[in-house]
Amino acid sequence: MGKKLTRSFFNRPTIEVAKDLLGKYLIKGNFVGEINEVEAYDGAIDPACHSFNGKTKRTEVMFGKPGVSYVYFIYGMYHCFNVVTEKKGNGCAVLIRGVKPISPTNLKTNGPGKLCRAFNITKKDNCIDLCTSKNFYIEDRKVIPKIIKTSKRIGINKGKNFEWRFYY
DNA sequence: GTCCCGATTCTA
DNA sequence: AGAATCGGGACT
Repeated sequence: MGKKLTRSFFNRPTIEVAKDLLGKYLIKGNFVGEINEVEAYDGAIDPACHSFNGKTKRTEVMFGKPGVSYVYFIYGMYHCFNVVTEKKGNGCAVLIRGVKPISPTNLKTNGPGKLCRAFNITKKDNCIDLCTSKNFYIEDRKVIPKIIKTSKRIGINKGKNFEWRFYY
């Protein structure tokens, strides 16, 4: 249907990728959602970013190829889904915070934890290359958000000043 | 091994 | 405002 996002889309400055992900379609098996809320995490200057204090087993994937999924477990009960951005080694990613459910339309997908629960995204979906996967990827269906809103990020205690949450 | 905290969500 | 709930990471 749409065109799958390629490596070069993700291999750009994280803020740009974050904004450009709005209106794109997330595909996970039979689940489809239009991305409408994201947050940028730039490991170079952002203390809230998991990769800020260097590479660990968990954050290793963030230092890898752009376009690869970074899924982590949080608060003992939720998963959060990110896409790695920028060139290998930079440790940056975009958190997908919410989508508008397209298929099926009754899913509750407003919020990173709820999105992962609805789309069945778990640790086994960590480290998946979204540029080559057949059942987990993001595509462009030529939806252009008219107005992109910006705000501070949700639920963090560091890097509070960055206005790196984008939604519409 | 121990301890603290977290990119959330739901209830009130 | 508080609870639920447990893995990651820093530190001993």
